[in-house]
Amino acid sequence: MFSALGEPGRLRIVELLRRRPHAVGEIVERLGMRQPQVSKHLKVLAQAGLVRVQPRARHRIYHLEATAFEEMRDWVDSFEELWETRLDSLGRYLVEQEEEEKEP
Amino acid sequence: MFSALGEPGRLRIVELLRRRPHAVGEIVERLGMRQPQVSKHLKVLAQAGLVRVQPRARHRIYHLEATAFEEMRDWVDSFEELWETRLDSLGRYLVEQEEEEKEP
DNA sequence: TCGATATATTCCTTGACAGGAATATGATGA
DNA sequence: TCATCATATTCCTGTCAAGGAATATATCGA
Repeated sequence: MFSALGEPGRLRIVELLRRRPHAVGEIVERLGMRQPQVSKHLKVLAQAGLVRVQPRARHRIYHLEATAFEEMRDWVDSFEELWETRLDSLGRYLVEQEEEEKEP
Repeated sequence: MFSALGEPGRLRIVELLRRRPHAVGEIVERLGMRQPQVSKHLKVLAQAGLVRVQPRARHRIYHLEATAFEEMRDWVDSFEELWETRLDSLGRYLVEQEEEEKEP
């Protein structure tokens, strides 16, 4: 997931899809990218579980996949406890180090 | 930030630092990676703003940088509104498409 | 100051991946 | 069925980044 979002073009696509679902051609127009690259990027995003496709006549409508973003949110949220006590954490570690040096 | 986390080795380092700050040598030991690669990865993570370093005697203690993760959290959170109404969003779009086809 | 330890940097090689151009696939409407 | 539109795939090439080995830098203790 992170490596998929790490590519600037793909992040732009995600930011676009965030507003509403888009067909491939719309993405091409809006972002000024070439159609094959857009398709390739969408493939990567789909494999990462970040987008899903919905066929609609001859168009293929891509939209964000909620599950993936919920997963990301959970991951990031699990860090929250850390910076609430971040100074304590570093401080505690340093003290531990000092102790070890005193009595090896 | 995303591309920094997109590298598996670096993600492992972040997961390790999440427990508590670590010196470079400790990371090398714990993760079984080679020291130069760890230093390089830490450099990338630092440039992405994800970690900071704290010199301590001859050791360099790396720890996660809270700001970066708060930023990530804000970004992910800003998507939350979307899947609350995700079906509505897709449905609304499809209806719009139908309308356009009827009266071009 | 010197030796030792901890970490960072450089150089090199290799593999992965993004972009471009051309083409293939697939679905639709006449 | 055929022509066409929308999208996907392939092939090629260049670039960039990761890993390995060797070395440089820095900091401390004696």
